[in-house]
Formats: sequence, C-alpha cells, structure tokens
Amino acid sequence: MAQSRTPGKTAGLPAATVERLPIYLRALTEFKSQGAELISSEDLANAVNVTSAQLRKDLSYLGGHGTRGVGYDVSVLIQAIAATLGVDKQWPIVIVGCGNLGMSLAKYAGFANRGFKIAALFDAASEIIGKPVEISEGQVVYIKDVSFLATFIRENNIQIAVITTPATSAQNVCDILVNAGIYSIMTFAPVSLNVPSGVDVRQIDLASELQILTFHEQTKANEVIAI
Amino acid sequence: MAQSRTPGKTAGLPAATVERLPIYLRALTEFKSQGAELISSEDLANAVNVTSAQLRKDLSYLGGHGTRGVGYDVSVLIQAIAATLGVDKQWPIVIVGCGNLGMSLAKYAGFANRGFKIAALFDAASEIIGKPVEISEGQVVYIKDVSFLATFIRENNIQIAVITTPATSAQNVCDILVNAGIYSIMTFAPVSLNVPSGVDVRQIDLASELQILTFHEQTKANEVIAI
DNA sequence: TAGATTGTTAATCGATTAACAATC
DNA sequence: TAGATTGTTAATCGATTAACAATC
Repeated sequence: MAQSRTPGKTAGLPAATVERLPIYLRALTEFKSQGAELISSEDLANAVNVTSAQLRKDLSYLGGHGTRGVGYDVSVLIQAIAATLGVDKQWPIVIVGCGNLGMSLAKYAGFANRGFKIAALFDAASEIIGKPVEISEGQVVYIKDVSFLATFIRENNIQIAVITTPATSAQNVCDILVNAGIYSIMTFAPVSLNVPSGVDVRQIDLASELQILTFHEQTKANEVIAI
Repeated sequence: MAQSRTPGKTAGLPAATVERLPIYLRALTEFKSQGAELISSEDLANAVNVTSAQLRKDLSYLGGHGTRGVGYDVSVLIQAIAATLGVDKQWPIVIVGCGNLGMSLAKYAGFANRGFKIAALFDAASEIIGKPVEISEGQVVYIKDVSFLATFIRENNIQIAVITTPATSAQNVCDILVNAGIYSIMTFAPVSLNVPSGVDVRQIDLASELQILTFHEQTKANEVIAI
C-alpha cells in the first residue's frame, strides 16, 4: 500500500503494522501511567494479544528503539510511535451527520488525549442547525449547516472527516469532502463509498461487525447438528 | 482460524472472506431493493471496491451459486450468504454500558434489518437503572442493573454482547459475559480484553481508526518536506 | 562473564491476482 | 454457434512465525 518515495523516512510500513501501532501506543500509554519505565516485547505483546516476534518485527520498522538484553524504554517508544502516526499533535476533525451516533462521537471523551479534537458538527436538517452541543465539560459547539462544509474545511485546514449520516446521504457528503480537499475519511454509513485513488476511507459498519460474529456462532451450531 | 470439523458444511472459510461476506450481503440487498434480479461478479465487485476475481473466489467457498455466462441470481445469493452468516434469523443482543455511545447503538436503526435486536441494556450507575429508553418508534426497554447481567444472558439464551463501558470496567464486564457463556463480543472500550481461546472479540477502537488515517496524512506531510 | 532480550533472517502460511478452461 | 461469465488453477504477493546471532 503506502509505498515510500523517501527511503529512510517513516513511510513504507506494512499496512498490517500500521493498523497495530495505535494499539501498541494505547497499551504503552497505560503502562506509563502505571509507572512503568521499561518493558519487554514479551510483556507488551501479552498485553495486546500479539506474539512477541510480531511486536518486535513491527517495532523494527520504526528503527531500533529497544536495547538488547534490557527491553524498550516506555517513554521513548511512545514518542517514536506517536511521531510515526502523527499524533504528537492535535488533529481537528469534523463530524457530518448529527443523529444519535454522530452526537455520541462528538461527545466521546476518548478522542482528546489520543490526538483529536472536534472542530465542528454539520447536519442538513434545518431544525437542528444552530443547536448548541456540549461536547465536553464547558465546551460547546453549534451544529452548522452542511452547505458550509466545504468552506469550513478549506478555511480551517481540516484534513480528517467523519461521516455519520444515513446511508442515503453518505456518498453525497463524501463527494463534498473530497472536493474540499479531504483525503482521510472515517465513515459509519453502511454503504460502500466511491472515492478517487489516494483518498483513504476507514469504514466501520456496525452490523457487519456483528455478522462476522454470528458466522462463528452459526458455524458452531452447524457442527453440533452435524455430530 | 475457524477450522471446520464438518467438511462440506459452511465452516472453513478464510477469515478474510468471512469479513467481506457482510459487505456483499449489504450491497446485494441494496441491488435487490432496486429491482435487480441478476448480477455479474464484475458489477457487484465494482459496487463494493474489490476485484471480480476476489469476489468470485470468495463466493466459490459457499458453493457454486452463479451461472456461467449469466451471473448470479441476486435473491439466491442473498439467501446463501445470509444462511452462511446465520443472519437469516434475528439474534438478540445485550449492550453493557449506557453512556452516549451505548445509547446511540441501542437506538441505531441499522441493526434490525440485518439480523439483530436489542434484548436489554445494562449499566452499573444506580441513578439510571430502571430508566426507559425508546430504542425505536414505540419500543421501550428499561436499563437493567449489571448485577443481573449473567442471569439475563442465561435465561434468555443471549449469544452476543456489546461492551460500551469505559475502559476501566471493560475487562470486568467481559469476565462476567464469558462466565455467563458468551462467546461473541463486540467492544468499543479502548483496552485489549483478555479472553479464553474460543471467545471471539471484535474490537472497534475509534481513536485507533483515526490514528491509522493520520499515519497516511503524516507520511504525505513528511514526503513534501523531504522533497 | 552469564543471562536476558532485541533485531533480523529464513521458512511458512494465508490472501490476492491473473488467466483461462468450463459451460451457460 | 458465438459471446459472456463463472469457477478454478497456479503464480505472486504480503504477513506471520520460529529461531537465533547480536549485543546489552
């Protein structure tokens, strides 16, 4: 996937590795908050349910941050992963679609300390536009009309957008985002989005996730019948 | 992963295939609602952003449901995939943790027509226990005390649970679920859960998903600097 | 030095793709 | 029959794992 044109720089990591780095970072942050200064690949791997070989291989792509015979310095590793992911800074994000799901994400406390802050909320329904939303203690944002979405993105240099509209409006919103210069989209709408190459879409389809679980339940049930 | 002990039955599909089946099913349902009766692997593949070769290979694991020279009968394929996933019936699910996210999932309209219905909501906070929640037009459930969770699961044969508690309570809730006989868990708590082998966990970590997106933004930014 | 643990290599495993024979 | 499209094969690609030399 992301092939590097600048060898030696941070790019060129395997896609599977990139998907695990946030999990390592999350666990390391937790270890640090508990006072750990040093951790072995064995211990960190156990904490996140991967093998220590896989963890070491993943970390080796970031360059040698460990010490043989000793382990990894927790703070050093946190810095290295955060820098690789780009979450050593705050990213403003917009949420488009202020239904139940969109509002719950707007209020989700787990974004702030992991690199994200809500810059604005958008919706198309005139009856809720202008409505104040307390996204955290004392912090209020007002729902904006989706017709201002493209302008807001350009003027505020937004790079990441979240789609929480119904499936029927998702492609339309996606087109607006892409035209406004967005290359990174997280979407919860249960529909496959059409985007130009270079645009990165992470789709979270809640019902699909549950259906992956039912497959295994179903398989077990069939096996019992077959026995 | 899921190795079949009953050859010829539905199990033994590659994990990657299982993860795509819900997407195919979703797209096929949409095509059917638009009146399509027949579809080619090329057209369906385009709709869900996979190659037609991959789609045909995936579908071939379910047995030959297509007709050479013609394509796939949409209804037949929907039946086949739904049966494989086990979503030709309704699965009752419980949601544990009634914060913003848990409540928005409880009210999420996208579950009902894809095989799931909310059987109960649980929380530990005494001030909201007993509170009525209108999960859909005219359908109300009352928040139950988490101390009744295990009993409820056993008495109602619940097989799938969703964890939307804070990270700090997630492992504890998970242990209760596993002890009550649950083998399928979807969790949104940003912490790695420890479960016995055989228990299936789908973790959705919202901030991690966003961090995967920032990696690519970050990489692009580094490339520009390097040039 | 002895013990511990990383970083890396090579082997294995699984997933994807291209191509085409089978067949409607 | 000719054209279309599936189902399958074999090649390729990428990810995981085990093992161990390097080295603290």
